[in-house]
Amino acid sequence: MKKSKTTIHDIAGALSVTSSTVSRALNNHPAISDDTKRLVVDMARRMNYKPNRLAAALRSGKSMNIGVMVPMIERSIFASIIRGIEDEVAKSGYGIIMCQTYDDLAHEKRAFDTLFRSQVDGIIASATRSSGNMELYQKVIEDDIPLILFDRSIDELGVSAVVIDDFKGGYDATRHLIEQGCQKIFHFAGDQDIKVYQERLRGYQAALQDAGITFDKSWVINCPSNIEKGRQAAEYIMRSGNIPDAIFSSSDFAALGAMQILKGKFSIPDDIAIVGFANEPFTSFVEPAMTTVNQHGRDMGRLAARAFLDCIANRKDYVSRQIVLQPELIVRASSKKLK
Amino acid sequence: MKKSKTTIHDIAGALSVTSSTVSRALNNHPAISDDTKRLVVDMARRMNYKPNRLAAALRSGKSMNIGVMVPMIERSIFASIIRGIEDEVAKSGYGIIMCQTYDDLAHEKRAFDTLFRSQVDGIIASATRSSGNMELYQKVIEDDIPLILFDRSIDELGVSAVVIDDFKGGYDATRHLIEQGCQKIFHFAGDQDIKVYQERLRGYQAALQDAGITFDKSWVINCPSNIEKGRQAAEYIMRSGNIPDAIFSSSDFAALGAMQILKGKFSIPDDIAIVGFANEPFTSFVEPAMTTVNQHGRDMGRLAARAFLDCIANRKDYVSRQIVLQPELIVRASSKKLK
DNA sequence: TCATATCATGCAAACGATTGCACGAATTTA
DNA sequence: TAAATTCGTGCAATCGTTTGCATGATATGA
Repeated sequence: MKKSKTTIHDIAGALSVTSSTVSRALNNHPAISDDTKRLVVDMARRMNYKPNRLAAALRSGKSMNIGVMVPMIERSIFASIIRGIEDEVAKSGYGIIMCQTYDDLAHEKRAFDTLFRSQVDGIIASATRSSGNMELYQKVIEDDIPLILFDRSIDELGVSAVVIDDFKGGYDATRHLIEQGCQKIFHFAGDQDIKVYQERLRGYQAALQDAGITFDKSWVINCPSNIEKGRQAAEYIMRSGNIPDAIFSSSDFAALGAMQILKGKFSIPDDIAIVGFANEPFTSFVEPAMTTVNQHGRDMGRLAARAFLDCIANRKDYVSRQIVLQPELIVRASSKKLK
Repeated sequence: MKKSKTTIHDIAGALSVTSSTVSRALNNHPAISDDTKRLVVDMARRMNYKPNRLAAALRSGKSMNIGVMVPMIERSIFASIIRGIEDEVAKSGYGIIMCQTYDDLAHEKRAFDTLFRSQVDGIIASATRSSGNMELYQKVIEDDIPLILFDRSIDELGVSAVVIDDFKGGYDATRHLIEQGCQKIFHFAGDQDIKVYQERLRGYQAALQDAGITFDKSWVINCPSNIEKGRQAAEYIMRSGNIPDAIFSSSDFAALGAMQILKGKFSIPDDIAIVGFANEPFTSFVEPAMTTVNQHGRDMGRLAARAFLDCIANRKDYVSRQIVLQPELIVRASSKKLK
């Protein structure tokens, strides 16, 4: 009972048939009679048979595992996406191998390596920065293994992607602030190497323009997505004396940091309204509760997984597609001016 | 250049040697001359050779993948642990396959299945509830695949585990509240099927007892680890009219929920001091900042991974061990009575 | 100089499943 | 009733590596 893993040959022996028959029976192959199938399945259970995926994978060329790469799992949006992928993939028989890139090229490279070596049947990934890693993705494509991108896509690759309309997200958020009566709206811009942040910035600018607000360069502050940087940005603003009546941050974390600092001197939202981006869980319970943009992570994951499944199903004539989800502005206290 | 994956045979052909030689050269086998090794490695690179792990795994019986099971990745403690495991495992050549159990038996079962089928060389897991899943873990042990538990261990299994001293965590937290002058300290107890919560409760009780505070059953309120349940618990308290001067919650989430409700009627910490557990990131920026207990997730992950590596290295005479980490009380505003 | 040890490599059998092809038996068609 | 189908299985090759054993070529020692 120790290590004697039972194989299909053992089953075959016990039943006086061939391993071919056992294999086919187990895989519900049409050419096997129902009686035989029953027998085999039964015996398999009785012998506590566990298929060896490796062998099957080696022979069939399909590992039945799919690689999922995200920047980092503790970001709620990515946790949601993974959840969505799991949902969708659950009954397809595929397993998931998760890797984190930590927004870092070296990690990303290693993650790809892990996935390659595991012979995953496909990769669902969110790219890190859009420069420097192109060739990594190129290689995936060259190797002809299905690739689906989500959240952070790379258009040049021409692969299927499911993303949200970051432009609209930025636009709506800014528009909302304008409707609240704000006129001098600053923007915390994220890393401009990353497309989603570019788009949010563009949306912001467009909304200002459409409202006839002349846009000042000093209004855009570069600010990575973390609390500390948000604080620093806010301190910078206070020092500069150039005070806005609203801030639209491309990230909840930065928005939070700013809010912490600004709360000391200003009333939020009355002096300064704040809107974040991503709908991190904490946005609902900080004070004041933060207006933000929901990205529908779970749906994104589901759709990405479905795209992958589709791609696998119609390998030959699969044509890649872009799925763009509409973001949803969630208005909370941090941006509601009483006026 | 399409799908013609290069194999060791291709390399062998190009070099007029055998695939055996190539294999050994690539694996740095001592019986191969340095010259040959150089040649082979070179050619491998030139031919863009990517080893097929599946084949290697099948033959050698080692998949070089290790399974990691956590309740859910968005809990910061688990994200940290995973990070720790990745740190430690990085240069060992092992890859990581992550699975989530969502604290649910069905998911847990499926996760095990995925891992088994992927032929992982070992499993590092945090058990869900300690009832009902015993046999799952038994099976792992029977199959003789290395198993390391973390955070939520199952003593009866007798496998290596790295946990924190939850008793001490509970004790210190309660003791701290007592030192702040609190006398009527309630406890939000987590699911008592889970050992860590039992221990926190025990620590709480012991601290009260040691301080000569007579403990009342009504002080312990059952409260799962989420915000909503924390709110409900707080509402229950307010309705009951039986008001404590402090709450030690076995979870940050529940503590947060309670704080949200209680803030309306009471001053925190002056009327009611609050201490949570886990050092979730939000504890540092809610208001008032929440006192909590840090669990050293990253270290926990590192140690668990190291235990696994040890176990693999000395397979025959490996003796399982318990590693108990000391938790660290982080005192913040929510429990500092000015007095 | 011959026997022995050391080196570097080749041979071929695994690992555990999948799968194209062949084949005999049972059934249908003409 | 002979020929043509259909059905259920078996045979054996294959997937890409690893690895125990054999082998021929050097090197070492007496």
